[in-house]
Parts: sequence; C-alpha cells; structure tokens
Amino acid sequence: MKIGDLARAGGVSVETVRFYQRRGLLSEPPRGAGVRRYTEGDLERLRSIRAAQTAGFSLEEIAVLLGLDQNDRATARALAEARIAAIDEKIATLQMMRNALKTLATDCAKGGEGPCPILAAFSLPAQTDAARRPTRSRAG
Amino acid sequence: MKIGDLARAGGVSVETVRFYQRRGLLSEPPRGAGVRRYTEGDLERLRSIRAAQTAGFSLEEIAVLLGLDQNDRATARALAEARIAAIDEKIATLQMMRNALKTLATDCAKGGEGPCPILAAFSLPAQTDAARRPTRSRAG
DNA sequence: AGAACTCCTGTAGTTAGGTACGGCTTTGTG
DNA sequence: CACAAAGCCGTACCTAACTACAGGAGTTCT
Repeated sequence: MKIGDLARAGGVSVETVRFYQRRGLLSEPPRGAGVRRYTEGDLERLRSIRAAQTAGFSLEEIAVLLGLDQNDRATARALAEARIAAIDEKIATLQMMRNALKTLATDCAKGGEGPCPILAAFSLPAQTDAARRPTRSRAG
Repeated sequence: MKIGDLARAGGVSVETVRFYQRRGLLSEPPRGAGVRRYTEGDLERLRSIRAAQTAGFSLEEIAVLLGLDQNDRATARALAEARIAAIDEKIATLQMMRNALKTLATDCAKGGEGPCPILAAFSLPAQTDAARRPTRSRAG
C-alpha cells in the first residue's frame, strides 16, 4: 500500500496522513528503494484514530490511548471519564445558551410593541448578568 | 476614558479591545492631540459584544446584530433561530458521543476478562460505524 | 521512452478568538 | 524636569486539526 491507498482506505487525505505522522500518531515506514509502503496494521491504526476522534478525543488524547497497554483498563477508563465530564460540561453550557435564546426568540415572535427583545437583550446592560455587575454611577 | 479604562470596565484586555477594533466591532475614536478617548457608548457596545458572545454568537454574527436596525425583528429572529438550530445539532452530537463513551466506561468498570472495552472499541474497526463506512471525499 | 500521475519534503496558510511583544510617543506624578 | 506607566502601532504567535503548494523524484501506462 502506498500513502494514497492508505489515505483512501482510511477516508482521509494524503496530507492528513502526513500530518498524523508528524504528530507521531502514525509511523513512517522506511523508504527502501523508492516510495514508502504501508501495511494493514497502519490502516487499522488510522481507522482507530478516526474512530476515537468521532468519540470526541483530541489527537493528543488519542496518542495516549494508542500507546496504552491493552490491559491498562484504569488509564483508559480515566481518560473516558474525563472525556465524559468535559462533554457534560459543554452540553450544560450549550443548553443554557439555547434556553436563553429560545426565550428571546419566542418573545420576539410574540410581537409586542417595543424594540426586538433579542436586540434589546444585547443592547441593554440591565438585562444581562455580565453587564449587571455594580458599575458604580454608570461609569466603569 | 482611555483604552485601559474601557478594557477594565468591559472585562477584557486592552489587546482584545484593539482586536475588536480591527474586526470593525468597535470604533477607533480620532487621536486628537494625543491619546484616543472613549465614551460610555463605546463601553455599552463592548458589553453588548460580550453578552452576545455568551449566548454563543460568533463575532461575525455579532457584527451583523450590531448593525441591525432596532426594529428589524425578522433578521434578529432569523439569526437567533439559526443559532438555536446550530446549538441543538451540537448538543445532539455531544450526547451521542457521551452515551457511547458511557457504555464503554461502564462495561470497562464491570471488569470482564478480555481486554479493556474502551481500547477494544477503538482498535477493532468492526465495532464502530465510523470505521466501517468506506468513506471518501472528506479527502481533498 | 515519454506523458501523466503519484510520492516526498518542507514550508506556509486556514479559522476563531484572541495574546504577546518591541519600539516609540504621550501622559501623569513627584 | 525626570521618570515610569500607559497608549499606540505593527506584527508575530497561540491552539487544533488540517489544507495547500512548490519543486523535485519515483512510478505506471502506453
């Protein structure tokens, strides 16, 4: 297998394969006479990388995972739990954003008389926590 | 108000204020004799930017929002709805990631006999959708 | 053998939202 | 007036994960 075959089989571009090599995630087989040749093992490793990425791991975390002994359950589980915690936090943040926006959009759709509530929310400091901080006589 | 005062009052760094100016989000008042002077209006605008950011808007979207007429409810609502849709999609993706990882972590904690299920999930292509699909065309 | 394609290497650019720095001018304080 | 802090300006750097390209070498098809 040459690099182009590997890339196609793994669903990535040649440039991405090279990028993973620079990151130490994939090995660079020796250039014997001419071009580098890749094995099925390289392809499996590439697929593992992509699979772990869809689970939300960063390339740095993936490098650790790939370096683990297959029996090192403790480390693997710790990494997975950390990832879950990070994901939970992101979800919570997004849900708060979503709810705030939804309220504004709904109020806007109701079509009261004043200015658009969405624009008002971002223009009137009194409306938001960030802007409510005791500003002492309106001058920061 | 000088730039440092504005930055402090807005809860950002001077560099960030300058960055927003380069992005056209904040204006650069003229340098009369010496140093630029900022108004309360500039501060409110800066706070609006930060408030919109916490709602998940990108700086580019914020530039549009700030440029809208206060009565342009349709555009504002469209932007908010688009943001909500994008957030919903992100949440759904994250929840799938989370569930997949949680299952693996739980199985791992159960402590069967074979290799760690987490590591196995990313080493055996047969286990994941992502690795099974003969994908192409993410490649360039 | 020659055309056309792929590979190799190195370097630089992309997006988003900043952060940091060097060298100079202006401002504020003792 | 001296001196330090703050402002100004341009440019480079940061993270993450790629993406693009130039220019030469190797490979494949006919």
